[in-house]
Amino acid sequence: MHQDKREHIITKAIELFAEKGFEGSSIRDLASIADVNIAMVNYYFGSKEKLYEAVIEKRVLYMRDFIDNVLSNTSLSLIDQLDLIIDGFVNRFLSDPLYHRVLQQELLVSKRAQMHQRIIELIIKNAKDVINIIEKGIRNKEFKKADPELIFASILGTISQVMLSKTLCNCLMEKPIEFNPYADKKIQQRLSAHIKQFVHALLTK
Amino acid sequence: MHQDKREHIITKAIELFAEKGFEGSSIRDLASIADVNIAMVNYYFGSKEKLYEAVIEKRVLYMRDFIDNVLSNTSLSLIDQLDLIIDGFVNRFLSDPLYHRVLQQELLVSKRAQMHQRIIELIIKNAKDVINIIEKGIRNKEFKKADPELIFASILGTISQVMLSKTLCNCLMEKPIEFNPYADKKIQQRLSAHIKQFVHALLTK
DNA sequence: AAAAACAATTTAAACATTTGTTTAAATTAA
DNA sequence: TTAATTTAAACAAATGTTTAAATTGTTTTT
Repeated sequence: MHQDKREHIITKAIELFAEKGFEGSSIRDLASIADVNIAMVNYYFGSKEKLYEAVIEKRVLYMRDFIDNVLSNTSLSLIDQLDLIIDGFVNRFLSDPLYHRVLQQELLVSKRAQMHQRIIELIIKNAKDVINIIEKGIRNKEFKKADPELIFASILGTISQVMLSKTLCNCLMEKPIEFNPYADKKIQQRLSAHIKQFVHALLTK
Repeated sequence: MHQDKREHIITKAIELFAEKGFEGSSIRDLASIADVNIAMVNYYFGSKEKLYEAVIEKRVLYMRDFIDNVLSNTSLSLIDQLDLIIDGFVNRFLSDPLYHRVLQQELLVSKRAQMHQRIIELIIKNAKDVINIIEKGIRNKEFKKADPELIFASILGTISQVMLSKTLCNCLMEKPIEFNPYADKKIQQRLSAHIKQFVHALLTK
């Protein structure tokens, strides 16, 4: 019961932070949409900032186990590993657009240096894995020469660009404004296919 | 003199908003770093929100005339047009990272629907131009089949990803933390080359 | 099983700060 | 003298947080 209420507040907090940003969200707004007393946030989390940390931590390790899984499968070719990782990235990001939005906001404002650093370290770890695969392929002559760090930036950047603004995404894709592109399987498939396409075009001979 | 002071406040406001976000910046902070009285913001701009609009408007048309220029040069091949536009994008974004950061923040939080819409319209206009060039090339059989909308997303997304966090960028590029990657000509060149490389790999036969 | 005691949760009210903004007087420029 | 600018002080509203009492849930005692 205690945990349930904690989780409920976190869930509503993600929604609010994603829409208004951390500084733009008030405890009173949160209490209102979560339908709890304003003192409950401090009761359960200690402070607004601690709640924010709980929000971030909730899913921060979500991506890791997946990549570790791919890497440990030694029967896969390098390009198959990349394809799997791209599918995984697209899938996991699109499955939780609100959380991704909160992370992006945190990287874009530097009010909490410590949390900033925490998120960066996680991204870097993912990046290094992708870069390693690409570099290995280039050394092998299996891949063409390319810029591994910036290929990673393109993979992540393409996804983030699509997720930056629902309205922008719908305008670009000629969808109605109220359409939710991130929940759409076709869009997800299309995004995944496009990223794999340019990675293939860049690397495979 | 009046204009000078206005401009000075805007310049300092961009710095502050880029670092702390709009909601995270206070008039008192701004007055302090701009070295003016706290009443001056309201005197010159009317309100904090109006100041913010002035900040956004200041360079909002910066990209347009450049693209129009490229498009009006009929002697250029389609792929040369794309290359020029990519160079222009990279150059203009990296030349003003603080402004770009403010724009990104505004797209990421939806507190001011009207300004949101204004920025999206500008991006869409740029996007349509790029997409048109790609579609024309595909119809011509000059280009391979590809996803024009998502190629635009990859171009813009790659740049934005690099500019998302200085620390993240330096970590990825193996530069010291205090290094300023956006002012570095080599990084700019490298980013530009990478984007052109994957656009070429996707489109040219 | 009922009562009492205790701890955990919830509440409304109050707290001290900080916020954007306004005011009215003082200063400078025209 | 008039208008434009600058200033310090004050304003009301909103903010995160705390408090102390009320309620609910759980455990212990009878």
